[in-house]
Amino acid sequence: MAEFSTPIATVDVVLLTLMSGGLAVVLAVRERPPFAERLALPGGYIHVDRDDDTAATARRVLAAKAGLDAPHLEQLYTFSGGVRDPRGWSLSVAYYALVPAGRLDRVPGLEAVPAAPVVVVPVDALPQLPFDHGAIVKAAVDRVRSKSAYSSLPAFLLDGAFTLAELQDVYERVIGTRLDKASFRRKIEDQSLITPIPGARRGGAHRPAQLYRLSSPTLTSFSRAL
Amino acid sequence: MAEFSTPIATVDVVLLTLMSGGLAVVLAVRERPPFAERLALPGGYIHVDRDDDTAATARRVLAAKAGLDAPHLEQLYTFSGGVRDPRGWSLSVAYYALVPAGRLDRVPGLEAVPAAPVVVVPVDALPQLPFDHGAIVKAAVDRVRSKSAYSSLPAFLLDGAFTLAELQDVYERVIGTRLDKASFRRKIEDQSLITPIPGARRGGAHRPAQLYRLSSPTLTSFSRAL
DNA sequence: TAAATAGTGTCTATAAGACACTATATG
DNA sequence: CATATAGTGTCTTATAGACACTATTTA
Repeated sequence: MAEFSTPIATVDVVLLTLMSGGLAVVLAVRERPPFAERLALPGGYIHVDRDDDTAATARRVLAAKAGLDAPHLEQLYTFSGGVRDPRGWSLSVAYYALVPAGRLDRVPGLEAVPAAPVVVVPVDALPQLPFDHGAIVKAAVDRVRSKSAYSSLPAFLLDGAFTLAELQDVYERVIGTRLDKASFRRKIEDQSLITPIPGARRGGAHRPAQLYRLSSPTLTSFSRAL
Repeated sequence: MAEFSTPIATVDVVLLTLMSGGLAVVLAVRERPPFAERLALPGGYIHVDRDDDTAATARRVLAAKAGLDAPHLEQLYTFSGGVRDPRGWSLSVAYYALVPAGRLDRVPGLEAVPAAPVVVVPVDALPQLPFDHGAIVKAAVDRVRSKSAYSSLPAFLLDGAFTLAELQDVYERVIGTRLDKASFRRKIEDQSLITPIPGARRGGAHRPAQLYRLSSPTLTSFSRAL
């Protein structure tokens, strides 16, 4: 065992979703000091008797604060040091998670109600956050934007079935640039990233669109940029 | 403060260098239980009174075990759980570091002398390692290989001045494939990754080669693959 | 048949791979 | 001048971007 004092060990989660404008992060009102009542990333201590590993801590935090059960979750980076937390030398293993907007709406008590336990804030209009949570959110957004250029990551912001136009729109909102329709479709289809759902189509007063699902339920990378 | 027990918090470092065959990792003989006398990654407890953050822990470990002062160092991943260390629930923030082979030769007591404190082992011929250190080395090698396809990372395995042929050779040994000379030179020069050292040339019984150095002392990424 | 969105064909620009060529040093 | 390595020119191939075109639905 360690004969000297050990860092405070926590896990923080950057839960991202897509709002009209673009990426948004879910923040929780802190129930305890330090920074009680302030908005911050959902997080918590690692419980060595309950959590198999830090990913389990992250899933437990997400279940408790946002009622989510299995969003796409990846480890981001471990932030550490003596000055980031007023309680002392601390270490936070940060994770990011992506969830379709629809799954958040079904969580009770959501949206920007004053004093609600949880709010969704666009990442380009973040308030000042306690600890180094501002830097953690920025790191998560940078990571998601860069991985989006060459992987299926943005698809985890959509529910099971989607049209190619919807998928392109999600990519565009995540990375913040417009993409050419023909190039996007070639790319996505050549990589067999998605599979058409036979017979499933979505329409309006126009030609109906084929519905697709991800070919693999897990993250898939492809070779070149979009 | 935490009212419950807290994980063991350590830092482990995957120190990589280039041997004739390819990438090699520096392993240290463990001085203490568990696994005393066994080869493992150099590592140590986080000292909250001495280390500013986990990167400082990693630098302290490298200085103590390999006498290195400022190699290229990046955080890799945080490994955690109740079963990876017989002492109990533990969390290891893993880093990887790259160092030119020449700087290791100057460290006293190195090379594969039996019972030496430190040995260099090719990553493709690793012995069984204690804890989950085998998985940590594999993760580091994967990360270095994939970043090498689009960044200046392999250059940190070379000392200050090098020829383009030497640089290409390092890239080839790291990623394990042959590269076309003309394409490689176009790529590296177009990205302004390196700067010629005026007047500096290296020769033999043939046309001498221009010597270069990295344009930026820090890691630089470029847009497309090699 | 107008409107709207789905989906395709094709030209161009860029960059990587292949590979042969020229350049310049030593012995 | 033979040899060895440095360094370049250029053809081919793959692919992203631009953009116009065709297809299919409802009202």
